[in-house]
Parts: sequence; structure tokens; C-alpha cells
Amino acid sequence: MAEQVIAIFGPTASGKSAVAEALADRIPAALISADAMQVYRGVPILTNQSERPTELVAIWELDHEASVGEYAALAHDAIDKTIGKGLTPVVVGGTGLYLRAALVELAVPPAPSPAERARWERFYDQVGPQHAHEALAERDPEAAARIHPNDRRRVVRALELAEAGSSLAPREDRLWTEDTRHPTVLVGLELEKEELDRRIEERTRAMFERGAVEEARQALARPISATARTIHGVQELADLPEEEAFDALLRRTRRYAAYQRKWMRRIPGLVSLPADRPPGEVADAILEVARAGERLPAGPARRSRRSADA
RNA sequence: GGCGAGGUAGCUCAGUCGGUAGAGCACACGGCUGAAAACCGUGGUGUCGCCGGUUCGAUUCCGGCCCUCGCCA
Repeated sequence: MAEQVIAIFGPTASGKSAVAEALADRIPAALISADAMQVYRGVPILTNQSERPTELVAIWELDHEASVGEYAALAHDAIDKTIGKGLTPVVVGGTGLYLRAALVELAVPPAPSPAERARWERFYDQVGPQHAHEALAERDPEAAARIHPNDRRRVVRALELAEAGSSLAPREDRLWTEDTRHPTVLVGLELEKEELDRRIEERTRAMFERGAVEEARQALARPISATARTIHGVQELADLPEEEAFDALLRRTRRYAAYQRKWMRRIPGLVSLPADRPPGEVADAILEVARAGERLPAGPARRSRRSADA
């Protein structure tokens, strides 16, 4: 299985971690997380961090602003080193963009300076969405065509990049292609919506029992970045009475699962596997897919061709 | 039992001086290239508590009934 990457995606509570661990019991492997929130330290309960040593988990303090670009460099490094040691990288995660960034060379443009960002945010607010979007269209028509005037965050970002001589519109679209840096087997864990909802509720209950409320309070007791602030439950559990907090967390987690299912439908080359059985069996199924993949010619990993592309 | 308030979308509620109704949240779908558990766009999913009356037409006005909440007994 040398040089082959195994990537596991799926909605939250679909059992990704357990499957990844079962996989590591079966082959010489290293687990690597592709999760935008598990990168934070101090929130193991709220972000469902695995007990097993996993790379790129708990690597940043809560006041650190996260970014795909920074994560991608670390992920590439972790994957390459794992392969160098003769182990199989098992990239497991729920953040679609982070997973793609780990597997692919996205080449995201550089971060702006805070001053530049503030300047363009002011500009956007002063001239309004329409005019800001028109200004962008003059400088970078291609980027403007990709985003809606009301998408303040992206219009601002695109203006920053245009001025820096870069562009929000990538030269090459690698996000939605089957390109990967290494031969990769990408599986998605699939579960009936009802079963997933049941597991989410069960896990949410367990989070409270394990002390999630205290964890949320402690997270807010110190400086916290804008990105870490979006961890589900941090705000709700610290502010609301327990019952309301539970409902709010449940709602957000369900919505997140729906968002992940969307990614699953969209990620090219993803092989869906039913996850409604013991993790060991799912791991075995993944190994089967991986072995089949190994027989294919080198290059982009085995893919489930959904159409003839013609 | 008496008095008062209220029953409209999955939830919280607005509204219709009579012409079959709309916000937020939730949900569904789509987008996304150093904030992605984020952000943006599109979509209203409904016996307007029930029965009757007035009316060309009632969710709206009138009567009765049922239910919920509060206060008083």
C-alpha cells in the first residue's frame, strides 16, 4: 500500500474516527485529521477529538486564527512524512474544504494584512454591495463573476487579492477535480438520516455528561479567535440554560451534518460506503477498495467514474 | 365556576378596516479557492382551533363550543 493515501469523509457522528482507528489496527498507518475545529486545543469534548494519537489535532491555541492555507501546508507535510516512513496516511475529517486542501495542491493565495482587510471592509460598507461588486468587476472580472454582491466576505477578499496582483479566481480549479497529490482512495461514510440523527442526539447527550459546559466556559474565559468562536456549543453552552443549550447544539450539529452530506455528494471520485455496521467491517471494506485501487495505473487514485465525461 | 388573554407554517409570532396570509428561526436545494462547524443565494412547506350565522365572498364580523395560559374563587 506504499504511497497510497486513504481518506475518509462523512457527516459528523457517522463513525469516521472509529473506522479510522480500526484501519490503523489493520495496517501500518498514521491518522491525520482534516477538521477545521479539531485543530484547537482545550476543546476535546466539543470537537469530538479522538483518544488515539492523530496528527493535526489540538495543534493551535484558541486565540489562533485558523486558515485553510496554514492547515494545508501542515497537512501536506504530515502526509509526505508518513509516506516517507513507509506508513499509510489515513486522512480523516469532516471539513470538506480541509480534506480537499490536504489531498490536493490548492495553491490558495496568500493572506492579506489586517490593515488591507479593514480598508476594504470599510470600502464595502461605504459604497454598498452593488458598487463594491462593480469595483471588483473592473479590477478582476473573473473573480466578480464567481461571487454575489451580498457576499461581503468574498467581495472584500477578492478586492484585497486584486490589489495585491493576485486573484480570488484560481488559475486552475483543483477543488472540484479528481486531482490528488498522491494516489488516493477517498471513501465517504453513508448513513440513513434517521440513524444519523439518533447518533447525533446520543453523542450530544454524552457531551454534556462529559463536561462540555465547563469546557465551553473555560474556552471563553481566555482570548478566543473568530474562527474558534464558531465551534459548535462554545457560545450556547456557556450562555444558555442547559435544556436550551442542548436543543441549540443539537440543531447546529444536525445542520452541520446536512452541510457535510452536501460535500459528500459533491466531492469528485468519492466512493460511498454504508457505515451502519461495526467499524471493523467498514475498515475491511475500505481496505478492499484500496487494494482494488492499487492495481490501477499510477497517478490520480482509483475513482468511481460516474459518467463517461464526454 | 367567574374574569382576562390567547389558539395563524415544524417553533416563536405578525397580519388581514371582509377578496384564501408573512417574518425570524428550523428545513430543502444551490454556490464557495489563506474565516468552511464560516459565509452567500433561492425556495413558504398552511383545514388561519371546531361548528354554525351574516355576506357575492369569512382566517378576518357575529353566536356557540373546545383547548391553553394567567388572575380570582
